[in-house]
Amino acid sequence: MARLKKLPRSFYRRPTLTVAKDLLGKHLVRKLGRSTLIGKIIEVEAYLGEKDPASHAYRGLTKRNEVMFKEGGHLYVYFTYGMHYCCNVVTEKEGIGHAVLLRAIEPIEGIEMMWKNRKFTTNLTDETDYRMLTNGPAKLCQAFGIRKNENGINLRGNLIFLTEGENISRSSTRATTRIGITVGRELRWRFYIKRNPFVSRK
DNA sequence: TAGTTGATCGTCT
DNA sequence: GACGATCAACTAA
Repeated sequence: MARLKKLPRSFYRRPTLTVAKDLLGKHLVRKLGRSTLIGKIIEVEAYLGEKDPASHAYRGLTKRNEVMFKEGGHLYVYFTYGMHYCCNVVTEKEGIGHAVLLRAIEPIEGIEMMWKNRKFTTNLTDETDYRMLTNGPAKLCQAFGIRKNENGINLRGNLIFLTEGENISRSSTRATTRIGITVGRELRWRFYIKRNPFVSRK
């Protein structure tokens, strides 16, 4: 049952790039009404606050990014493009605006509910490309029912938390440049599990 | 397979 | 007033 153990506070209070790599393979657990949704983290991106021109926290504390400056182990949810939410795991100690964006997840439990949350109207068949469920940051937020309400949630609580999941060796992961940003393009702060079909892009 | 675009609104300039 | 840590639908080839 060790795999079900919640990650300790100390896990999040380490250097952000280390936490980002270690997040791969961990399980994201979301309690939603009577359902429990679980997914394995496949792909992440690190955003290093003041050191990182692409980070929301690059220019310091604002009302929007205040959760990023909390103590490691909180959830930072932001709204973008007028219609999408993305969620981040806050790292480091209080006062440091670092976070790790969750970009892709492999569904493990509660898959029916995830399809419902994604508002899929068409019938699911054997032909359905099941990867579209959670292979992007806004998709996984929608599937897990994470929205503005969940911004600032403590990951040591019982609503949303992370568990040990699977051990992923460093040799089976890969570091590349981040997706969808214009500044800080050259930094290789995106990490994913090699050969996993849920990786959002090549 | 690659490239383009519309949707839609909170946040910061 | 402009734009974005996105997605899905569409077009062209």
